Amino acid sequence: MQETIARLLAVIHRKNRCYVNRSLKEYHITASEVGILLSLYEKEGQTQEEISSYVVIDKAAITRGIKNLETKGYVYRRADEHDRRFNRIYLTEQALSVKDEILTITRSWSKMISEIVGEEEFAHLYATLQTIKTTLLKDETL
Amino acid sequence: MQETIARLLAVIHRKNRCYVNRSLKEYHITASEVGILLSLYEKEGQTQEEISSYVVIDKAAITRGIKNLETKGYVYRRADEHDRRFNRIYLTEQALSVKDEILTITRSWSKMISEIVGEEEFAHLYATLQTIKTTLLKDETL
DNA sequence: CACACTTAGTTAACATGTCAACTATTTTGT
DNA sequence: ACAAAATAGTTGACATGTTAACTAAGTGTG
Repeated sequence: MQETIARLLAVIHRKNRCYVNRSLKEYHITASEVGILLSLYEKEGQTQEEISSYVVIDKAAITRGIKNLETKGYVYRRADEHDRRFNRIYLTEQALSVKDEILTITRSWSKMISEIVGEEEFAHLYATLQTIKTTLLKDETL
Repeated sequence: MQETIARLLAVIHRKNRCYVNRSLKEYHITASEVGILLSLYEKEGQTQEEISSYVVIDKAAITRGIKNLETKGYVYRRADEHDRRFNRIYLTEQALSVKDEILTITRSWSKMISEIVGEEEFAHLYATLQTIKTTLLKDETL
């Protein structure tokens, strides 16, 4: 009954979450909120559904994440003019001011992994995980 | 701002958890409880600390997991005779009766991943993740 | 022996995620 | 145009995990 791949992934994932939470504590930004912010740095004005798809997290969690980010002053929402079902989410100045910090933290984690396994292996791992993710998301039964 | 390794890991991990939760719903066993049970199938009579180390999950979560498993009739605890600080955890008949089912589910997930990336790549991935996990756990600053 | 230290486990507060049921709004099909 | 279906978002219930503060029990040493 050896360690499974699933458990290895879980452990690494949790370590990452702790790392990010600890690193961004002073900004009151949590690991889950980082995902949302990265999505918005990529493209502002996304709807919650779009963000949900991007980060592959349930829309209910996105609703709460956005609410928290709004409370903390990092984002604001505007109803879409043409379709009022959509909430379009925008970044505040405050969010832009921590962008570098957030990118630094996320990159430093990748760097850490890269240093552990080597650059070549890192690229390989990335590709493999991408394949797995894409395939899993295509599978309707999951 | 491409997808990070961290996010890929997170997505795959969450998909796995959903899969396990759904698959074992009829037994009222959750993904987190599976970890504890696997640990006990491996070696019964472990203390909660030992289980915590094995699955690399905080002891607080183990306390609750054991409590739930006990309520559902899968495990029972006995204080260690020589040191009453230790709770030693044992499996019930009911836990043994679902062992095959649980192993089947965990293996089927590994099999799914293996089929996605190929056997050779699977072994490679496993080794890489193991290296990362081991290194991360050694790092005191995490 | 007594007091300080360590260790196992518990608890509360908080952070995350999923699922399912619900509301509000828009689209579609007749 | 209108009822039905689809879509975006919200909410509540539950599942998980971490952190920190706490209790209980054992160790060790002056």
